[in-house]
Amino acid sequence: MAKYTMRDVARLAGVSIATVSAYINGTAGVSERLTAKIAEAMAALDYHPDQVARSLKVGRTQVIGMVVPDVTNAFFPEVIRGVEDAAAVEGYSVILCNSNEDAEQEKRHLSTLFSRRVDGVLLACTDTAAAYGSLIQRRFPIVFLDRIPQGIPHAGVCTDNEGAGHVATRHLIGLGHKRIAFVAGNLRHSPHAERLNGFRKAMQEANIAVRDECLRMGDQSIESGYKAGLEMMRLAVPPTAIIASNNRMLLGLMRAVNELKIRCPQQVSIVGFDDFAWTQHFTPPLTVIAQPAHELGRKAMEMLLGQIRAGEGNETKRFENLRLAGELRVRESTARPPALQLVGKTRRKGGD
Amino acid sequence: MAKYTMRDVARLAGVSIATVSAYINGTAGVSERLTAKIAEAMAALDYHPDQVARSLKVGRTQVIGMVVPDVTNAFFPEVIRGVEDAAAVEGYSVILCNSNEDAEQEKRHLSTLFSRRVDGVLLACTDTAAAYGSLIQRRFPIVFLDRIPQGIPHAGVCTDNEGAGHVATRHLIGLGHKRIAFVAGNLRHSPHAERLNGFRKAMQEANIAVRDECLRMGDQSIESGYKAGLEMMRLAVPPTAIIASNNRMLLGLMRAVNELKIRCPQQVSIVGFDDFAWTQHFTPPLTVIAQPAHELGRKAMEMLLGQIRAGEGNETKRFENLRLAGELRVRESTARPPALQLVGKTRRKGGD
DNA sequence: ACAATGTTTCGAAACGATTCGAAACAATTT
DNA sequence: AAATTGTTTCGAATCGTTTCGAAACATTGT
Repeated sequence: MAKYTMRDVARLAGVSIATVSAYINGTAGVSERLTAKIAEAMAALDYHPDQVARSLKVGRTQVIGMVVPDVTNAFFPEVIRGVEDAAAVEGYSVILCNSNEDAEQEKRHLSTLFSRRVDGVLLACTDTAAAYGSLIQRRFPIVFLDRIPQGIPHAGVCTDNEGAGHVATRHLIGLGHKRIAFVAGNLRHSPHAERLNGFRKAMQEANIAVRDECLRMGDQSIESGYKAGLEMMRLAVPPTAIIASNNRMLLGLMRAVNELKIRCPQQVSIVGFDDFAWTQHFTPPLTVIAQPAHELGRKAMEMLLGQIRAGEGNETKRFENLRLAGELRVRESTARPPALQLVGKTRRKGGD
Repeated sequence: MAKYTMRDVARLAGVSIATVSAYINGTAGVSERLTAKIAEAMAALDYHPDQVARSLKVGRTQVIGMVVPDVTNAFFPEVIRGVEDAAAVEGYSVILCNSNEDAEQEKRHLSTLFSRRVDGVLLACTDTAAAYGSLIQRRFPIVFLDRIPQGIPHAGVCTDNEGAGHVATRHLIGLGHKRIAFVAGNLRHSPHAERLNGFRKAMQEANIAVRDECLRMGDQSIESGYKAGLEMMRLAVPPTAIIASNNRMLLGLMRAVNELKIRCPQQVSIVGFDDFAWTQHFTPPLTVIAQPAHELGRKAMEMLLGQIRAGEGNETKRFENLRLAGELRVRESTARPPALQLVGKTRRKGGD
């Protein structure tokens, strides 16, 4: 890298360094004569301004940090795309960090991000603790994404998880299911707690009791979905429908069902969360709640930019919380429960 | 963010700013008395050194850029994990960029990365052109990842794609297949070109002619895999086995096969590339070549660190090329071809 | 022709660290 | 007690920008 500085450009163009700066940033009028000279000099040297020097001076880096528990969870890459798309518009770059579901690592990452003077942080947090309170008090721009912390004022954007849980449940109830099970992820993570709430609410509204043995707490892993599926489908009276609170547990659940040679959806209906390429090519194609992952990322970044730009003042906006609707995509993993399927068939035969 | 500078720490500790720096970086002996005072002052102010100022002075940012065509392709998140793991060890952060398979965007990203004075770049390139030549000549630390450019000296790490294509093909040949098809991705991307080479070589070694209609050039999309699958399985004499050169086309291929009600592996064997959680839970569980994605990322980062550290001198190391072996994971989407299955069964009946 | 006004242009001081070489001090040898 | 050596400490310059205020210049109205 041939490294030229503004000084070199100035010298070559025969102007002062201040003028070059003014030209580049358009901060002051520069005569046509000098404009031409400077442009020429810059081209000749293939000069590119040093952003780190600039950052030091202006106190902004045009970089934000994004920390997620695990990029390897297909939900996050889509979010990242959204974030980048919104970031690119404003000339922002993003430093990506994996916290690996570990509060300690998360803290370390945040700390190095601050040292690097990022202008803000997007955080899918692992920690429920109010470890974030001090950040927010210091008015550091931060917006929470997907996972929302409890008990502190904050800005955040996530799927309307309660609504999504509710919709999924209503879909099953609408099909005639009563023995509906729910395989939750770690309830300390807001999405899973809220999806469970939505489930509970829908069940209550329909006056269906939630049986204890139809509630399983997993840990978001394939393995835990598998175990939950195995256990539940071996019950004396197994559920006729199961909701898996994330895509990994869904996968585990499907494996359990397949292994037990239980037919889906004939014997058990299943709905999961997240929609990826493979979910619709699965056998059977899976009914899921799709999260607006890309949009989630875009909105979060836009909110963060808002905070970054915010002079003082707009306190109201600072703690905005956005919840985007999930979308139920009905495919072939859900159907009427076994008992009703016959009724359904008879009816159709008679009716149509 | 209460922002304190080294000057504040120095003042509070009653020492010079140079001494604080010496203490922090351990560059010179600092007496116990002052050490204590400085540590105390730093703690009192919750001081964290400003990395951007530091970067400006020392000419290193401890940040690298990574540009991939699309994080949304599940292969890359795993690579990213590998990169981050290796980066973290040395205190490096990574700025992630999506080129979106677009040479223009890639160029823009590279350009902003340089402006930000990243210490090096990891690049899964879209462009086959020698647009990278000048970078390399300028000795800018760069290592290519997965996709390797042609015709210029470079450092790179990727899967041994030719070997992988060869292994996949040999697996099918070993099962007795002769009419083997290959659905390639964009051949301008080295992995696909090389996988195809491996396929050709294996076929040649086995003295099996590659039929034209059994070679399809896709574009890495699900759609193209689907189309290729449809077309080939509708041939008068369809192939008895198909290799899909990436995970997306594999998915499309499976859809085509399902739609045509062709049974896999009974009527057609299929092997794909990349191994994710869903591949083994597919119906049938898919035989694939797994790429050592995490390792790929780790090694690439380590090579990059090597280049960054390299004083002048070690020219040999500069253009090192690493090829890591893929691993064939035989599952249930491959079996003996239809004709032989009967023979197989009869034999078994008689023999066992 | 001169003052008043509005543009361009520039010199110099930051931003917050590192680093060089000299100054200050202590310990040792003569 | 002076000279020598080695260790701490510090002042000041520097990295490559931005930005403030003043200087230089051109333009206009009187």
